[in-house]
Amino acid sequence: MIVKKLDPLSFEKKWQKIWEEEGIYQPDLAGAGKPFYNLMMFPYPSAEGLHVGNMYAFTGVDIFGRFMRMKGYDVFEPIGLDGFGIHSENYALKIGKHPAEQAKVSEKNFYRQLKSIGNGFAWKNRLETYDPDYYRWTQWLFVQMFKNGLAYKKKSPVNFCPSCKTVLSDEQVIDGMCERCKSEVVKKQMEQWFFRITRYAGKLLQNTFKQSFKWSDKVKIGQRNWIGKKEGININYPIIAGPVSQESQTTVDEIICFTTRPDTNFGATFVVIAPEHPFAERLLSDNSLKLPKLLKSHIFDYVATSRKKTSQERIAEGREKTGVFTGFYCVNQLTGYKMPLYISDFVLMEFGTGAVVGVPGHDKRDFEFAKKFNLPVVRVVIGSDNDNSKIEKIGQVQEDEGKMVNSGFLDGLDIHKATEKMMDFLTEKGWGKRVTTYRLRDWCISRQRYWGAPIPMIYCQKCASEEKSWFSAEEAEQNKIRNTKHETRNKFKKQNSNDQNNFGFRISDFGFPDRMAGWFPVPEKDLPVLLPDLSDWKPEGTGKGPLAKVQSFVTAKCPHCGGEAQRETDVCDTFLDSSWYFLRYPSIKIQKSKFKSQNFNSKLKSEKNEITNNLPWDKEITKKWLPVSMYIGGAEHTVLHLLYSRFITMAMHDFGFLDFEEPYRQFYAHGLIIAEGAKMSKSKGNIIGPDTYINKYGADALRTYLMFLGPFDMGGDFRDTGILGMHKFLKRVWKLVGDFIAKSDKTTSGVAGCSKAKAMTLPTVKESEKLTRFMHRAIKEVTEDLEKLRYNTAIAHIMEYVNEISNFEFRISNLPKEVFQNLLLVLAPFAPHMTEELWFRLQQGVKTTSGAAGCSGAKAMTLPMVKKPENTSIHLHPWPSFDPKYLVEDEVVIAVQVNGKLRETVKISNLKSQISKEAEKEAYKSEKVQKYLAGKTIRKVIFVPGKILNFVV
RNA sequence: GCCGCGGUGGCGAAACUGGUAUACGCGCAGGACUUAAAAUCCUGUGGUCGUCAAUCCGACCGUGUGGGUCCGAUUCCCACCCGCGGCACCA
Repeated sequence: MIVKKLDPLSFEKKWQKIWEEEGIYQPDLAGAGKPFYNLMMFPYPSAEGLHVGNMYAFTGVDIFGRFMRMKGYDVFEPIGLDGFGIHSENYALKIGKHPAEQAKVSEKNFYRQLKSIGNGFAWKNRLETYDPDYYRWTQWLFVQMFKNGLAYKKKSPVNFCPSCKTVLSDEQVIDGMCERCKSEVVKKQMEQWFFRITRYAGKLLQNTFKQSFKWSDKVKIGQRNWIGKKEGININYPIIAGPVSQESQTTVDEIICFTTRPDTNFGATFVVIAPEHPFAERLLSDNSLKLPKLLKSHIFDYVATSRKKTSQERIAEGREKTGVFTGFYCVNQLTGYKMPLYISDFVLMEFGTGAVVGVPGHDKRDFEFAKKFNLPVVRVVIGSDNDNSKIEKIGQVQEDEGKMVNSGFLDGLDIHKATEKMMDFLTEKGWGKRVTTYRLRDWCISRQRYWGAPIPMIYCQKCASEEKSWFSAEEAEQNKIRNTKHETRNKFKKQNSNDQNNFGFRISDFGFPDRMAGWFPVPEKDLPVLLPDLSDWKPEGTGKGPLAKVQSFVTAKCPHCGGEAQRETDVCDTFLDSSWYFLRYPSIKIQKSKFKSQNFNSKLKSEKNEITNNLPWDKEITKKWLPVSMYIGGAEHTVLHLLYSRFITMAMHDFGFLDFEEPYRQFYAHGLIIAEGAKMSKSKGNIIGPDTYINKYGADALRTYLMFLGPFDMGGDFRDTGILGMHKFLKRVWKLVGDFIAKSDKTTSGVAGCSKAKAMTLPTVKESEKLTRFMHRAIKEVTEDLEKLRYNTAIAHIMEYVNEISNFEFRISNLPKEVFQNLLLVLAPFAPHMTEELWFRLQQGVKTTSGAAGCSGAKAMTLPMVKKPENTSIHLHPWPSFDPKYLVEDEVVIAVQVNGKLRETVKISNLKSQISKEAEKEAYKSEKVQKYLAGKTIRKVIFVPGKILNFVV
């Protein structure tokens, strides 16, 4: 085979095959001495296949893996597909294909593409989340969560699209409208399963401050903000019927308000509760409150309309405040002031206690509300502008730092000291209790959909009516105590809470689940609960998932009493599938599936199977490989996915299944590749697939180009002009190394027949030394850049090195072999195929027909196809080291400045450059320096050894 | 509004702890080779001005804007403008 120039297609597939056959990227999982778990976020397989954005991420991960492998680590770089879930189902919906069928098509296409990019994947350990051998363990995980009191079911509002008749996730709701059909999304109350992630809020936050937690600040801050810890106080306000008459002074109830600013409490003039607040409900249901009929109907109307409001309507209203007076007052025990009690939908039941104390002088929303309802505004803080006038306009509302006024014992204090003092005071009096709240909500795990792991729970009506629970009474009590720790809302749980009221919700919706009577987990030996093959799998929006229609699926034996019971028909959120996959990868063993003949699930199966203990992971292997050494993924997942997988790992640790509580030693967020200034997306139609580029320039050129685009954590804009440039660079390397191989072959004359041939001269000693120094510096710089994932500058340094070698144009055959070996070695992570091909030829001393490849009209170099002997891959070769002695230059250039302005550079010996006097002496010799110093007095000389000499005149 | 990231030539971008701004590449211009083109190679390439020209010489200006600290600032501090991403009536 004769190859005139670089033709990647002629060898890329070949090497991919050889690598896989020889298993050079398949570490010995049980016996590895220096394990390094190099993990990338697995993709969900869209039908369009990989786009260059995916490839950018995977290549960046792979380069790091290859680098670590060459540094001597046993690198484990697994790959899989996150193919279960709403994304995949929606796509199947769109093209009208069954999700399982589509999954197989996508899988094939994805794996083909993933192979074509030349990553060092451990293919034997791949996994798919829709594989029954995988999701049986996802279900197992659910069961563990339930048994440990971390999974519960309660009614909760969900996004619902009346047109698509489906429940939507928050991400699918854009500005209150359905992502797909653009119709208004409404909130609907539905029974949902939750994971109690809030119980771990404190620990999830706390761990981010640990020294061992080596994530970038950016991501750490993202996690912390999402958890959203707030220290504040819950203040009690007794409710009375009226401010005037003696009789009406009796306390009928109390309202608890959460606030982070109790310092402003002397300025509180009203209290507002959410329409869903239990007291609002009591106003309507409790006749003993003796509410006038008219008022009651006003309240009813307000509560009912605000409950019906769509998010669209809320947005349309903007900040315009609405509300209704309840007829009741709250007593501010601090001042005795009787604050009117209102209901308004700007107060959210989900946050804090669902009740707010209004301080209109120091909160814009409160001010807006006060203006609307003509409530008094009191100033209690003076800001840095010393304005102490009456607050009459929204612009005057003082929300910033300042000093207290009109606040009794707080006067004169700054707001932070006042806050502390007030909290102490209220606590002491028993009027308030310090609390910590979190923004984090419990994780809604259930989906009324088809394409997911069925939630492995069974509900028995009979057991439920007999109050039988999986939990013992003590356990349930324990759970309750633990649950109340971070929550305050259960305060409102009342005895009669199970009575339905006019609005179709129960007070207990905001309280805590009981013992989950009647609910039992599917026994572990019966897992997986296989997803039935359904032709009628489309979502209907009845509030139940498609599985509910399948009688044979729904009917089950009660694990407790053995009677007829019903299976849960919701499936798990995709985030659960992806929350633990990294724990599974290293423990996958190749076996025959036992689900082979059972049903259509066997179609989804590959030949692997679970290991034979009763855990989804092998203890020894997990000990060796986890936590993950390096995790690289997109910034869009830095909040939810990372938080969920941290939570699951922490929980598994606490249940005794793992010995570590944080899953990832290091996390790195890569940037995003955009196209034409916008994120690549189907709707924008700007998806760029890698296939055409790989077929034209090869995977190496695309990989290297993508990495050269800019810093890896910044992403960039894809342009196809750039890839041509990278192709040219690789061609230069190909030619350079090819020339060396050809010309150093003594059997042919390297310059024969070359029109431009110059006399063969040997490089001078000085030139050789210079090149050697350059080589060591290049190795040093590439090494350091790779350690920090600075791929763009690493490539720049390789280019500089290539330029330096190119200077020897006609004498390259006289250069030492290591010059080229090291070039290939440092380039290998970026361009694995080409370097492997050249490495192979270089090691073999491949015979060539003509060495004149460097000349115009050159005759070809022959590249015979010979099977590579084992374990001589460049990718298993040790990374080159550099010798610091070559990094020291004999002569250095010193910049001479006058008053900080560069005027001259002088070249002096390295030794002299370290000494100020010597450098000065040298500088004075320069005419230019003399010119600038003429007639001036030198006041000061600043000297930075080896760098700068600055005269201050 | 809050949080995070960014703003440097025609373009993608370098500059690591304050120390010669624009490395490396793309593009562009000119040249070599060629009948010609492609490919390849070489050279140049921040701006303005130096009362004609100047590839060789010199001056000044230049890292979003305006200030500050310093012998010296892309880098540190203060105030602001613009772009991107996330959250948002969060008490």
